[in-house]
Amino acid sequence: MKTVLMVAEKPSLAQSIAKILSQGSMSSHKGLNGACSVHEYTGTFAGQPVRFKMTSVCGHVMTLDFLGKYNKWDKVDPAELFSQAPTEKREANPKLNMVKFLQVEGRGCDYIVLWLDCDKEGENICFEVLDAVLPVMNKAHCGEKTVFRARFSSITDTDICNAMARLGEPDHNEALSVDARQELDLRIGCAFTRFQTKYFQGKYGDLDSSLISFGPCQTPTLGFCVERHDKIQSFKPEIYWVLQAKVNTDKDRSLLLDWDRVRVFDREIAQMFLNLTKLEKEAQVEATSKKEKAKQRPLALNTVEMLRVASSSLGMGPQHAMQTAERLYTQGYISYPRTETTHYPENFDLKGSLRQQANHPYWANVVKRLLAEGINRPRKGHDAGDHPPITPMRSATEAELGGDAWRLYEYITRHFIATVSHDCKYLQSTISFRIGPELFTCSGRTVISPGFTEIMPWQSVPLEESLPTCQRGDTFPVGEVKVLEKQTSPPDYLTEAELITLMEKHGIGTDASIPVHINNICQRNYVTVESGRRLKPTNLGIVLVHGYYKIDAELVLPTIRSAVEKQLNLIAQGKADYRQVLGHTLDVFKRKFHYFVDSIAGMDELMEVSFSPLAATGKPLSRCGKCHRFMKYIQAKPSRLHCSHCDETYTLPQNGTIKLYKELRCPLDDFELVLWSSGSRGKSYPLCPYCYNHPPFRDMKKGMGCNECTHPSCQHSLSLLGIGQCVECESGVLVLDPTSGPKWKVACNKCNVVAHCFENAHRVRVSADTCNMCEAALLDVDFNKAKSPLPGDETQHVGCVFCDPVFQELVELKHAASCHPMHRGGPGRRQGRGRGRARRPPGKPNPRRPKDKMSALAAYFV
DNA sequence: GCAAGGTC
Repeated sequence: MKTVLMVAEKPSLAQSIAKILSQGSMSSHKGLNGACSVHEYTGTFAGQPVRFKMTSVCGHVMTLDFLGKYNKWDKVDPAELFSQAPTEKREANPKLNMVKFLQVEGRGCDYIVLWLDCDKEGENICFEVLDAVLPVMNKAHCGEKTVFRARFSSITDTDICNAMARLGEPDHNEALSVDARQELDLRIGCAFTRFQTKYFQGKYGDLDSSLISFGPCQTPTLGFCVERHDKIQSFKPEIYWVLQAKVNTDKDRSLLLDWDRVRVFDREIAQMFLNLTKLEKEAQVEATSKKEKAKQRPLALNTVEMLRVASSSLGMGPQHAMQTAERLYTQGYISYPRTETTHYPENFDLKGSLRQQANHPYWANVVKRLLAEGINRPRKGHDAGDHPPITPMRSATEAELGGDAWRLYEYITRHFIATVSHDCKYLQSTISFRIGPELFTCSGRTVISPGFTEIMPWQSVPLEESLPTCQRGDTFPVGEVKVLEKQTSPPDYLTEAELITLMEKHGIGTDASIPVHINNICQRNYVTVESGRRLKPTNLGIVLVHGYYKIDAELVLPTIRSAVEKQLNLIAQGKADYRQVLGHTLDVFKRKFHYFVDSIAGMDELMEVSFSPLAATGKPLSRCGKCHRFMKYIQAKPSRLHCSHCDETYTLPQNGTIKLYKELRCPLDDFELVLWSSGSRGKSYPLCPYCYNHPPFRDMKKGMGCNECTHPSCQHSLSLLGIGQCVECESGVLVLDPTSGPKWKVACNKCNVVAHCFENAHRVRVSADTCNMCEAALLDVDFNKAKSPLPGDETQHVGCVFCDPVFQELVELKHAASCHPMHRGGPGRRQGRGRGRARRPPGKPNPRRPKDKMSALAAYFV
């Protein structure tokens, strides 16, 4: 029997589609990467019985990057990134082993059906899948077609079955347009980012951003925030005057009237109108009207709207909201949360979804009534052909979900119920009055039927006192007429919700990437999130955008993306040649880049106002080995040392504190050593600022401290302080931290393993002798008489931390407290290995016998 | 160390 391989874009879709096509009779198992599943069933294909294997990828299989040597910032001129620097496709997520997985599943298959999302990215992934799978599939017989594309616009039985019945071919042009986009984004983004970062970081010491990035989406996003800032700055308040009148409708009731002219900007004119009205005793009713109006129930929920509400009403940032939604989705509480669609599919079981909520403690009443009286047909929304709108999939309580997950779920559910509720109907009554020659109006709203606002009470029409019943010609005594002086007020900073709307409107990013771009400009310290989730640009953000405006406004305008996208669409439609468009667009941006580099002084003038030059920043810390003057320690990210005399900058390890290390010097270059520490619960090591940037030995790399230095005789080096191979990681060596006493530590120089040992010992040294059993270096430990934990009043002991029974009682293995990404996973990652004493049960062999010190060192540098 | 786009 022949086999048909079918591939969807994500695991959830593979499952849904397989369920539909197999009518529920499939068998499933996890693939080798643990992320994707394979669903198998039998059926017919091209008129023959076949075995179907439905699986998926996880988004893009491949990603584009420069060849390794072009990723060295110091060695490559960013201008080379436009054409010379070659790119290569790499696996997007090496941990997923997607190519291998596809090949294992695809080996020996006869046909392939591509079920990737029906957009350009999906078309591109089709070819990524084919590149991986075609070489291992069975060869076609004499020109038989083996590659098919399924095109579907929703995940419904009819749509999926129709797609299966009318298979087509993948569209190469659409895929090519994505290849072009990837290459453009990479080359342009990286060239500008590297140039800006190097240029400004080499000049200013208080930029407080380790990366000054540029991108066709993030830069216009920042541009919106700064545009609002500029409006606020240039705002000039204007004084205006308003006539306000009160009429008495009853003994003790009065009505406030709005002036039909709204306001005037001339005090004398306002005074004139006041004079014309203030002596009038009566207000005459000119007209009354009553109109029934409706407030529409919401459209079905899509991602962008969910993010807007999460930000503006729930106070949750887009990134956080998306993570929360994804968790709710994988736990089965809501449907797939990434969709542009606001229209329910025709066969969507609205009543079924509603019934699930019929016993919910918070909204059972509303739901039961809707079910009994009949639901309202949802409004016609937009069908983007991706996924159904976001809806609850089962009932959940506050106690079950808790916190933000509950708040988001509650919103999604209330929104869903609202979409099948009735519109809110209210009566708008207006009374028009004449006082002297001037007209005034008073209007009020009374609810006829609350409709959906019952489930979304924050949308409800506010309760107002009802207007008096009256008719044309009636008069009321005038209570008071006065002039109010007011001022126009500036707009406020852009809210996140407004920014999302602007991005959506200008096509900046996609539903999935909008949160990422907003997060980016926060992380790069271009904007800060203020109360009410308003985005306030920082000095850096403002200077960047003003600089672009000065040099080349197109770099920051939202049109930068849409203009390129127009070109890309020509490729997708087969109207333009991929190579030509790519070459032409790169050429345009290359020119822009060179012009930008030549004009950078224009942006620099703005930088100078806000930031201080390197030489004027930081405080003196340690001496330069070349001129023996003090270098200044610049704490702002990226933290570094700067010698203003030699005009040299030395980068330092990040995310920790830097102190002078007892004025000790490196024997190689005479620079004073500094001590890096990640905090009291973490680890610390000395480093030479020069060696850290210019590795002294061939077997060392940039960014190594003394605990990784192979100097044969320096007292701070790995050679003298190293003990033996790390108990957890492959390549690390445990090194004594000579500064850690009296709570002594031995820490791995690669991973975050730390052994706390010999508390209160007053001296710990690494001996030249090694252990007979494991060949690790012995430690020579001295205790004070009063505090010695050693048996029999001893104060000194020499032994092996791994094998010596006396020491094993005094050593405790831990993980350094650290937020560094390298150390993610931390404690508890490995069962039975992470915490507790570094002690093996008696009689059992050491599971990872430490190698002798020199072979550990040798292995370390391979 | 960089972009933006998929998704886990």
